[in-house]
Amino acid sequence: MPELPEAETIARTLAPHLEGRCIVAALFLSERVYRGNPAPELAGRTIVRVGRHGKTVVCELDRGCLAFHLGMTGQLLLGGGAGPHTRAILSLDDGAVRFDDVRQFGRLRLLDAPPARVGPDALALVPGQLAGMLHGRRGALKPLLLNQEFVRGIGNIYADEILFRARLHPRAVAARLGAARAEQMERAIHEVLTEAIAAGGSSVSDYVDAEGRRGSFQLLHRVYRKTGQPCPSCGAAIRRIVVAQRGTHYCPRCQRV
DNA sequence: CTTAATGTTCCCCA
DNA sequence: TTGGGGAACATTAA
Repeated sequence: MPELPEAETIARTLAPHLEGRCIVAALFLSERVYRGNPAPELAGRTIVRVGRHGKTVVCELDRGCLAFHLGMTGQLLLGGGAGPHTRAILSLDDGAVRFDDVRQFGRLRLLDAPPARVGPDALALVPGQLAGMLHGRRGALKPLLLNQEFVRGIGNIYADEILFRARLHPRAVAARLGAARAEQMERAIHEVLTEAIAAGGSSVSDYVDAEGRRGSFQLLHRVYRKTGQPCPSCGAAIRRIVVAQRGTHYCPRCQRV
């Protein structure tokens, strides 16, 4: 569920309810989602700031830092009541948050400091930066966009939407993009992610923000899961292939190798 | 019953 | 060394 726009929307809807609050009690209900025991003592710590790094929702505490990676079906929800898929609950001096995750691909970690950035955040790319990053890259564009050590925050939905916007084929060889096409891709990354955040993310199956509201960017998807439907730009049928083991949707006429 | 699903990681091979 | 394929993880829905 959560790529950068969803993580950003969750962080924004969480922040006003969590920042400045003190953790009264913490409950860890899954040893898959929280690994390691004994469970850390969180009671008494204050949540200073709520933000995001790539796809990870980060709560900075007065001591340490909670990092929530939502996997495929993770949700961070305001309010305490435990449901069948609740994996952790933080009770606060005012209110509560819980981490629900059906498939348990999500992870909750307690770090000493905010996560070290391995690659640049997709929204922090500065103009011209991408061309340099593509230099010498042997592989295809789509696997590269999905590689969080290359850029952080892009997942399967937005990779397809970005490549369509930039009119680039998912299997195009990264190193062979000229500076102009690299800049096209850079613009597409910025535009698609910014528009998706403005729409509150994409609710394609599970995703809801911290208040339980669905996003609306799925209504603006141009190719993702649009197999067989006409390309909004040229009318050709959208095609589905598999790249990097992920369903990949593109327009065979607009996006050439 | 089979397939696919918003993700990551680890092993294997080219 | 780089990178892609495949499997694995766990669960639901079509």
